[in-house]
Amino acid sequence: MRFSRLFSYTTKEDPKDATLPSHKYLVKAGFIKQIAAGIYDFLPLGKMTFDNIRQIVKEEMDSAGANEVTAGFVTPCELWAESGRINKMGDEMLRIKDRKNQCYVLSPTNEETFVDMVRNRVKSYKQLPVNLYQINTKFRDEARPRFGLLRGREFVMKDAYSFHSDESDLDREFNLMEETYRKIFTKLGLEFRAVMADSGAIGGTGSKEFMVLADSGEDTLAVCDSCDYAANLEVASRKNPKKENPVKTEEIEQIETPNVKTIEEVAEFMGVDKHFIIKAVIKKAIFADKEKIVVFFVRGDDELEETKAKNAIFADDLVDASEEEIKEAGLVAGYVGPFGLDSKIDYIIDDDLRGADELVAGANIEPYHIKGASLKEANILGNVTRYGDIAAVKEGDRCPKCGGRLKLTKGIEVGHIFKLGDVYSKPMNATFLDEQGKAKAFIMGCYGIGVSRLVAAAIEQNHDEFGMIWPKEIAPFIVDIIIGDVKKSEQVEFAEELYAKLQNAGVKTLIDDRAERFGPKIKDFELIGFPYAVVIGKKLKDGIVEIRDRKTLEKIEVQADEVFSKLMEML
RNA sequence: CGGGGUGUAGCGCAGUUUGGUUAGCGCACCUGGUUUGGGACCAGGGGGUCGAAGGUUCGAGUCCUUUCACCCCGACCA
Repeated sequence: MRFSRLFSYTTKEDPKDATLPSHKYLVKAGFIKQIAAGIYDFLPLGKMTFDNIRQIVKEEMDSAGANEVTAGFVTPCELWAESGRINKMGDEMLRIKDRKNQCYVLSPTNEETFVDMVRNRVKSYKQLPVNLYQINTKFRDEARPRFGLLRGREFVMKDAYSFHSDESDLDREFNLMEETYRKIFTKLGLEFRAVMADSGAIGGTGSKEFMVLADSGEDTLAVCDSCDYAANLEVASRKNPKKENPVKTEEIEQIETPNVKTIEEVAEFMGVDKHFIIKAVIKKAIFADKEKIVVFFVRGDDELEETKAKNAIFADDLVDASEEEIKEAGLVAGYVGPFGLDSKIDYIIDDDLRGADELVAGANIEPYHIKGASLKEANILGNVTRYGDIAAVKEGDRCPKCGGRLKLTKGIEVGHIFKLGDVYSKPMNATFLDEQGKAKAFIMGCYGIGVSRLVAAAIEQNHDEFGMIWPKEIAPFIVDIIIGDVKKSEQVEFAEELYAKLQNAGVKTLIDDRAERFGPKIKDFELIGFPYAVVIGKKLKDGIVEIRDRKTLEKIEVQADEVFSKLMEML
């Protein structure tokens, strides 16, 4: 491609709306253009990069035996009523009406579509397994789209759906997909982790997320420094050794603590480490058929992990309880503790507090706290002691698998694989005949990759102050031939010759033949981040040209007649 | 959804407080010339429903009302 013919416009100034590097550079380098909140046009360079990623995803899915299809982007509401998600998913699903006033949904995901595609076609266990996928547009009407391509409303996802006769075959496919995903992200040249994850709104049992490691990631991961344990903070657990409280109390005391409510205030007032104080986090749990106030008790130096807490009580959602609701439930804000708590109040104590003693907690009476309390005996709370893993893992906590140190790191979710079981096939009445000739709902798995998100994720992981640095596998062009002065015919001739040679060798090459000076050309090279540039400039008359490595910013002078072979070596 | 902010040329902005001829600047763009290894210089030039609608006024980018769009923070720790 000739730069002079490339529909590409870079700007000198940063776009004002972009905060993250990927967003800033994608706009500045003319890869994308925003057309509405969370909706972007892909310009040629963006499209090329996207297509390169798409191609790698496709190749690996195909070689894993999956079949590519394309489902309609606009789907009838009835399909979503069948699975019950039309009510569950709420405003994220953008609904539209056609001229006949029929209700349609812009697909936010496609489980229903694929169940419908397979049911009544696959009739026997002999036809299983089946794995279908598409690389297609999705629309989720996010409350607050942001970060450019990382959290758009319209995006492209590779979504695959597999159908099996039993759980063990699903397990096999799930492992195959995990392996396939590892190949894909490795091929893309990205540093990533596969982590245990929450199943979220899609439902189902086992699930793993694939995270591209980057500081700007929205997800936090707990990764063990000495084994392969890795989990999203939403499900991460730990196994910390017990610590002794150096402060000993003869017997349980109730201490007057006026205006001492926060953990910091209590720690200071009592002269005790926050670790030995029980913190009460009061939430309103929302279930399909009811709402109720629930108290979560964690150590004072821990934080409640809401997703874990929500899962521990099987709630649909957890929201903050208002002061009024807290009072109504009979709780004394600032003085809530597990000891002497009204028996009608639901509560859960974090696992880390099991068997702990010498604890400080609210006395459930204003203005008192108790000191020297123990959770050693089960009956101290009456006969019901409910424990659960509800605290957020902290940096330095011990790995539940090997006892190693857990580190927290940020990641961008670019893939997610689920075991769905029959949560969609059953309500949608999608069955096959098993070996006994009995109708059975398909056992399903589903597997997603955020293809357009990967464009941005790759940049978040690979950039510097000058611009993007593309991994070779997905760069729009591998080599950028910069002609120093297009008025010098010997430079142009040499460049054209090299361009032809590289193209014949199958190297994606851009020739910067624009009538620009050297400055803008090299700046564009650095901004767009092609892996290599060949500068053909004034030293050509001495038989020398220069190769630039975008990643290292290294300049290598080479003999002009050796530049082609040198490049072929480097690529 | 709650809170805050911003809409003026393709991009980045000034002008709005205190209403007053033809609405400015930088970048980008066009023409000519000089330049040519790190976003050149000189001269000339083109480009605007001032987000939209309504209102006040002799007069509105500026004041009032309504509305739309976009951005940021939050929707986590009693």
